[in-house]
Amino acid sequence: MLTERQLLILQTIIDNFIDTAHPIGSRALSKDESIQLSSATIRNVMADLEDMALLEKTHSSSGRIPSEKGYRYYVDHIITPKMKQKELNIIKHVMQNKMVDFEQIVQLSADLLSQLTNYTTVILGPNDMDATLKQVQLVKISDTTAVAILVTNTGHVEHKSFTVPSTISMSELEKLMNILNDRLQNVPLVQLPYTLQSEVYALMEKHIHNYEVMYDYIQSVLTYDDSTKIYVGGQSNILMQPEFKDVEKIYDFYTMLENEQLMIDLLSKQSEGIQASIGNENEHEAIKHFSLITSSYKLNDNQTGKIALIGPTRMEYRKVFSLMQALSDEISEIFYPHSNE
Amino acid sequence: MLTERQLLILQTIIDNFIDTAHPIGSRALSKDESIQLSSATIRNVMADLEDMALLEKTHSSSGRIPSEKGYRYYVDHIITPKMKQKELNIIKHVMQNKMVDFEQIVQLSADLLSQLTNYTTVILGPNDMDATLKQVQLVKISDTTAVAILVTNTGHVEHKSFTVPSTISMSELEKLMNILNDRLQNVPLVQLPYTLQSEVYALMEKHIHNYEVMYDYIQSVLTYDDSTKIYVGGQSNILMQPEFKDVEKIYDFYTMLENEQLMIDLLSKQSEGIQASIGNENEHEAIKHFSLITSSYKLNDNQTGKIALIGPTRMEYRKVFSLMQALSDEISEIFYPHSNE
DNA sequence: ATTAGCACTCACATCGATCGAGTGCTAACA
DNA sequence: TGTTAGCACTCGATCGATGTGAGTGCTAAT
Repeated sequence: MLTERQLLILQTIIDNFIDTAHPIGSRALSKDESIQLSSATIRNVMADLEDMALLEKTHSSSGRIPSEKGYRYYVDHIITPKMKQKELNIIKHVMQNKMVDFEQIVQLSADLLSQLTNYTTVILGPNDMDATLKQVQLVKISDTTAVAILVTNTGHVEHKSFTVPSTISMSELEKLMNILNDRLQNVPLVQLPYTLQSEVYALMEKHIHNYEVMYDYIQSVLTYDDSTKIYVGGQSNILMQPEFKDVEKIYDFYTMLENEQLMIDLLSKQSEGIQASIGNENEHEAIKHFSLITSSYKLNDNQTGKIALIGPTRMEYRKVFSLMQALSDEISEIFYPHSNE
Repeated sequence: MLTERQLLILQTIIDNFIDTAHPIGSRALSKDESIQLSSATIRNVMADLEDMALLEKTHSSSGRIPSEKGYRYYVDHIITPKMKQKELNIIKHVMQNKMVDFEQIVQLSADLLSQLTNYTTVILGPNDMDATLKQVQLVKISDTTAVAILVTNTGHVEHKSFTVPSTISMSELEKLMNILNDRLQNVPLVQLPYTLQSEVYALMEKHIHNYEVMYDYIQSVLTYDDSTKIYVGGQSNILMQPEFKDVEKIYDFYTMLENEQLMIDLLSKQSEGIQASIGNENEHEAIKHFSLITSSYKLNDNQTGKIALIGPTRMEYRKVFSLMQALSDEISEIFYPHSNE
């Protein structure tokens, strides 16, 4: 357990360092009005904090910077969410423009959050695993191509085009569609291939002319590839952070961001609620030099998505926490009103 | 008109500079086996070329680098497409994996092209201006929300969710859908709002209960917002180029890329066929320090899209031209077979 | 017309000196 | 015993001097 004094100095150092990105020295601290101690005393405290691995030096005679453990302590024990009314108002105001389109809202949120923080925002769309099929629509576009459209009970629309043998007639396609709708409605997406085989195959055999070919097509269309989508906002904003002054870091960062699968993995693994993973606490190699803050939003009882902010470990945790909380609430409120009352 | 000798030297300088990114001096050139001249003679030729504004110096005693005008001359008069069989094979091979989904193909192409060149690829989806409506589908998701799905004759699927007054019954929605399909089929997307008013409004008034509210909703759903989509590939690749060694340039570059509207403008304005805009030849301020190479692909008789490559003005024009040609052909071939035979 | 020779330019790298912010330690002090 | 003043020391950053090398333009000889 830390003493009051240690706590005060640790907090002040971290606050200052987050602000300036420069190591903090004892002399500078002694001038802080909230600390009425000589620089020598402060040095002693600093040495103690360094022994506890909460602070570090960049070289033997430099000022102190927080270690990752220091940030962790800061996040867990020190900070209290500091709501800046002004920014909250911006969020409320922007989100109030009634929009209904999910993609639009999410993209706007990503851009907004990024703009308010100067970090990069990544939003993970809802995972539709529990969604069930509401309707199938088959539309013939030309002699040889057709589009299959799946609508889920969550309002999500998925579509795939496929080639259709010219021997299949329009009416046959319609017949097929009826069978599918009849048998597959309310079936969870993940179960579609199985139900297709157990319930639909026999029917197709009976009623559809070219059933073998068609079955193959339909099966591939209905095989739900995990289509969780990712929305990125403010990729360039983060370049303003001084830690991105050399190209290598930038390269690493963008390579990571481009790896969609990695990002999906990363975000889905985080538990719900606001959570911070600082530097090496992160599992994946690529993100070990950054901090990842995630929060979650709710679309309905089954569907949740994630909002994430990626930035340097020297991050304005205080501000970020409150902003993300506000934004997640706002998004949830739009799609799933009054859930958190 | 340039003399043979001037041509040779100009070409060699540009080729070398594209390769190394370092200014080229007369001594280095005199050692090139294809140039049998002393360095002094070469210096004279260089001075001439500089007078013609085809070459530049970075400082008074530096070697020469191509000016933008020099690149333009190089592109227009010197280079002949140099097909590297190996890379062409890669393209053919990758594109052969039969995929049908447009988005997938396009994204893959963008990544591929970027990987082969180390520049950033931007692909503009087809502009659907001439597309006509094939089918409308209204699906009720919950008490208060519904999804409208539009399918075009080109196989493009667009969907929007909207709130529906709880007073509207399921059957009413179906009635409405039938009216819409009856009256709007084969109407060009851009004309939808007009046809809606002239043909559908009266019918709705007659047959639909809450026609006023519904008309507003339907109108907003059918108002086609230019949804031309953009696919970006290899954002991080370009960081390998030595001209991106300072953060400011990187920042400018990514800010430009993030501005989707700008990119759409930029690409749509380019005429069809392969085309290069070098540095200041570009209209928009943001891209004046880069070169933009565009090519076009064909989805059908009416729909074309654009492929673009953005990189430093020092770009491997030769390689890029042939690769882009090959890739556009390949994409066109997938969607619109045998059009260019 | 071409080339050798030469004086000159300028970016770039290296080196040393200096500066200053910072530390740890010790001894004096309340 | 906890706090502070003082001091020697460390190390990054900055600056100027200096040398080097790749390059040029010009002139005179071939």
